[in-house]
Amino acid sequence: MAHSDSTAGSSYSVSRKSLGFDRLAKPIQRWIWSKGWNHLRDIQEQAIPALLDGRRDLIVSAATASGKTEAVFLPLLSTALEKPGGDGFDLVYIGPTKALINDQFERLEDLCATLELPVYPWHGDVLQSIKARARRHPGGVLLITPESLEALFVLRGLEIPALFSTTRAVVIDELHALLNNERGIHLRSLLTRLEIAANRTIRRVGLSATLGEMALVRQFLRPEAPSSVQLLESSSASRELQVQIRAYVEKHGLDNDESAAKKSVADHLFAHIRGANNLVFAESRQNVEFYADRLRQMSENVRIPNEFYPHHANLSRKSRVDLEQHLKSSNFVTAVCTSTLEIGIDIGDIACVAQIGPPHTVASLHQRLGRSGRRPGQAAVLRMYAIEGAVGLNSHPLDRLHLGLVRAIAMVELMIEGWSESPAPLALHLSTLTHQILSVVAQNCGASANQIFTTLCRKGPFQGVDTKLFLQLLSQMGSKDVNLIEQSSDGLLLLGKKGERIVNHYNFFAVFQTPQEYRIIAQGRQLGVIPVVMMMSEGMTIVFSGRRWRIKSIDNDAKVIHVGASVKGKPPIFGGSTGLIDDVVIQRMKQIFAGSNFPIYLDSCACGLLHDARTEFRKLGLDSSCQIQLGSQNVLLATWAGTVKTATLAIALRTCGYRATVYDGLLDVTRIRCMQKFLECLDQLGLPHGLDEDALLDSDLNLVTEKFHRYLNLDLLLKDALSSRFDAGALPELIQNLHH
DNA sequence: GACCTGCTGCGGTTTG
Repeated sequence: MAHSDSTAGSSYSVSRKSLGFDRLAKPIQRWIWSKGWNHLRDIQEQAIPALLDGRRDLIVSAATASGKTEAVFLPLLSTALEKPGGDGFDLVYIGPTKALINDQFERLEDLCATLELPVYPWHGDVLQSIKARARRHPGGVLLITPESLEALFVLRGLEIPALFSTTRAVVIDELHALLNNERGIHLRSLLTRLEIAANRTIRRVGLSATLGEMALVRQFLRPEAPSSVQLLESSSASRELQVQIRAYVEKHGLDNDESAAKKSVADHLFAHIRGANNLVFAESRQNVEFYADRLRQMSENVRIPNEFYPHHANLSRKSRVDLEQHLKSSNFVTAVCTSTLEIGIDIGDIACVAQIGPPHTVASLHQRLGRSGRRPGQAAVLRMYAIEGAVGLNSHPLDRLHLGLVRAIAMVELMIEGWSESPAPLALHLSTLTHQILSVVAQNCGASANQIFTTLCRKGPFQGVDTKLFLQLLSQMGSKDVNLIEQSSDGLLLLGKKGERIVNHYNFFAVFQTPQEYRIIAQGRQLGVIPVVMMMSEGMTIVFSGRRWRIKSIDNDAKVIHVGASVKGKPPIFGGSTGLIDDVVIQRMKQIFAGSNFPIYLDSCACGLLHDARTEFRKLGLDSSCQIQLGSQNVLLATWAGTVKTATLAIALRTCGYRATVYDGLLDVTRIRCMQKFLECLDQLGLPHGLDEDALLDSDLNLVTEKFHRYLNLDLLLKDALSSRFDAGALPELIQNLHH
């Protein structure tokens, strides 16, 4: 599929200049021949010698559908053919989604059949008979999710050494999707445990379209030897980019159902993107439903076929797969979506990517744009829409700064420069460590504390955890009321009663949390699911799956909602948490405020708002000061730092009795009764260890945010939060900078 | 003021 553009006129032969082709095993050369490829892609020419000659770990960075998968599988399969290794999987491919594994299976099936190598897909939807065959006759390629690999460790721990004894390489697809989250830590732990079980180093190959600072990505892939990781980037990447940022002013308050600005955005989309395949990223499921419904209505009003369909994780699998197929087979389809369509399977040619509101990371902007303009000679098109509140005499100064628009500009600039966010520095990840301790104990039917510490903390990804903290965690897990583990008379750690119950439930294998949900059903057909947190009542009307419904009945025991068609309704609220904006993005925002240049990609409304924002920036004095008095008890602090650092200062001030609200690089502090005392408090917080961590325990902060947090005590929860969600070490410098 | 991702074994019934 990646090569469909080169199959026309299949009488071509592979160019004699291709050195890579000559080095592949003969059956693979014949397969390439039979496909009619007339050349190997740039990234493939680079990857073939790198994988055949060396033994180094490798990162392959190239655009979606550039032939990355073939770039690594053709040479890796060549070595598997030429030097058969015996029983065990030759190659392991790790994919973050089931859909991607199914897709790769279809691409590899035909190639592996001609090579007489087995290829086994392995995830929750794969038939047990196929898994049983893979266990009986391990060999060839295993395509598996991190969670299914986890299940193998827990349920077949004793078979692991044999299954992976001959594995030459682990290929990790969509590496960027696993960099900055608990799932990525989980995978790194599994990779270490795989090497320990096989008793040797197994080569790691990471694939991605967009990656941040490479030094940190290398460290993620091979923490003990980051500099040995080789990096391959496609040189044929550069292509034309067309970008516009349009701004709209909301006159009647934001987030209103009758939002005139949202309707204007829909009008513009309707007028300009119909007649081609497009992706519209709307930033929340609620907005996805709003725009999909609005655009469908507009089509019906003028009696033309609807081209707009919603896509997000709460919609039924069938409606999502139908839309993905529709995108591949038709030329007149627009998906209004969340990040569901950001990664994963090939969805064909996309004419334009629209982004309503700034995204939360530059990395995802890269990834989204990578979905458009992939045909040679075709430009990538990005349309960004910024909705800003109207400003009046009584508006808050923060509203006059138009932070959303300025962030959108900062992110577009950084994206054009090729920058993106890096993996977070070492956090403790105590929830995931708790999970992995249970898993190692289950895998080995009991393990010593020393063995677990070596596996997970010395060699694995939990290197921020020292012996003392590790023992504190073990003792918490073994405490009477928690009872996840217990110690036998000879010192071996075993699963406790509670631990046994948790590990033996299929819900154990994933490290991430998922909310409880109601299924929503119309005439016997499931439309999707809605989180339990959403308040629902009979007779209520909603917009869901791009249509309008009335709730007929709610069954709280079965967690089912029955609906019938309606003419009214508004999108449900799905809930969620706040995003984390990087320091670099905020610093760029400050430069934009202080600058005078108007980027050519702004429309006239956006230019006007940027001008107003800069005027307000200077009027407030933010160009020369970081402490602005807004009222008798109200000060604006300009940290010009990202969410983690700014939120840390906010929390620190709360422990001193102040109230502080976090904005992009700015902190709105209220309840300041005495300015002198406030300044003294800031100085105190700016000293090394000036933050009273115990005082955090008294604040109403929610520390239970991850799946296994519920088994930890307050002390452990606080340590975990301070290592990830806060950055106490940054306070002295942050507060020092406030004096400039 | 957000989004996404994953999942085993077994018991019962039907079919060849």
